[in-house]
Amino acid sequence: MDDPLAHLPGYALRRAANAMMAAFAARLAAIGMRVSDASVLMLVAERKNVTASQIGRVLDIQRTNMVPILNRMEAAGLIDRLPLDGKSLAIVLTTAGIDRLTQVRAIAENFEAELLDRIPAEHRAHFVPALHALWR
Amino acid sequence: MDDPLAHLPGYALRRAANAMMAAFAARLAAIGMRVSDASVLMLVAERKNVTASQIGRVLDIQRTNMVPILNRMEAAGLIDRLPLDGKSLAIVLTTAGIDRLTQVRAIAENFEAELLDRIPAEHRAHFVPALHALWR
DNA sequence: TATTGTTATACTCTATAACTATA
DNA sequence: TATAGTTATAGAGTATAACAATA
Repeated sequence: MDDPLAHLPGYALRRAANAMMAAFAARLAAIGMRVSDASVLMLVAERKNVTASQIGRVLDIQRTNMVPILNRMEAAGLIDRLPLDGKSLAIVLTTAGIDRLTQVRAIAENFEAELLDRIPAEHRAHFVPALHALWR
Repeated sequence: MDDPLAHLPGYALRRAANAMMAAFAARLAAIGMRVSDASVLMLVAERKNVTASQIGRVLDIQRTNMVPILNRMEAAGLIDRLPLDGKSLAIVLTTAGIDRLTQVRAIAENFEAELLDRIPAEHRAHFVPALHALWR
C-alpha cells in the first residue's frame, strides 16, 4: 500500500532519519558501538579537555544522560576522566579510544559517502543546507 | 561551542529530524495527541477499512506496537474496531475521531508550511525528493 | 549564585518471543 | 502455512527532580 503521508516534508524527514539511523546503528554494532558512543568519540577527538557537560550541550544530550554513555565508554577502556579542577573532569581518549576512533571514522566516512551517493546529483548540494536551516 | 560534526549529512539529518519532531510533538500535546496517534489518525482517514497490521506496514510500526496506540485511541473514543472477518478488524474513525482529525490536520498543515518556509527558497524544492531518495 | 557530576526514577519508543485463532 | 491480533517483556533513549561539591 502506498503511503498517503509521504508528501509531507516533516513526515519524510522523520522516515528518512529513522531509516538512516537504523542502517548506521547496524554498522556500528559490528564493532560494539552505539550511535551516541560514536558521536561522543568523534567529538572528544576534536576538542581538547572537553567536559561531559560541554559534550552534552554540543550534541544535545542532557548531562544526566551523559553519565551512562561515559561510564560505558570508560568501562570499555576508551576514555579517561581526568580532573581539570575540583569540579570538572576532562574527557580524554585512551590509546584504545584512539584506535577505536580510527574504526569509527572509517565506518562513518563510508556511511556518509554512501548516503550522499543515494541522493540524486541535482538535489545533493541542497541537502545539508536545507537541514541546517531547520536545526541550527 | 560550535559542532564539529555538523557538516556530516547523516548527523545533520538526525539533528534536524529530532528538532522537528520535538516541535511537532509539542504542538500535538496541546490537544492531547502524540505524533504516532496523529499519523495513524491521518492514515485511517485516507484508507477505508484499514487493519492494524496494514497501518503498521505503511507507517513502519510493528503490529505488536500498534496495540497500545490503538487501545489509547479507542479509549479516547477516536476509533472503533469493527470485525472484517473472523480474523481481521477494520479501524474506523468515530464522529469524535473525525472532529479530532480536523484539529490534527490544522496543526499538521500549519507545521509543515512553517517547516518548508524555514528552508531557503533555492533549496526548498530539493528537500522532499532528497529525503525520498534515502527512504522510499 | 550558577555550574558540574551524579543518582534515582519514569516515560516513550522500539524490539523479540510466544500464543490463539482464522484465512 | 501464512497472517491477524494480542500479551508480556526487555532494551534504548530521553525527561525531571534532587543532592553534594565547587567555581
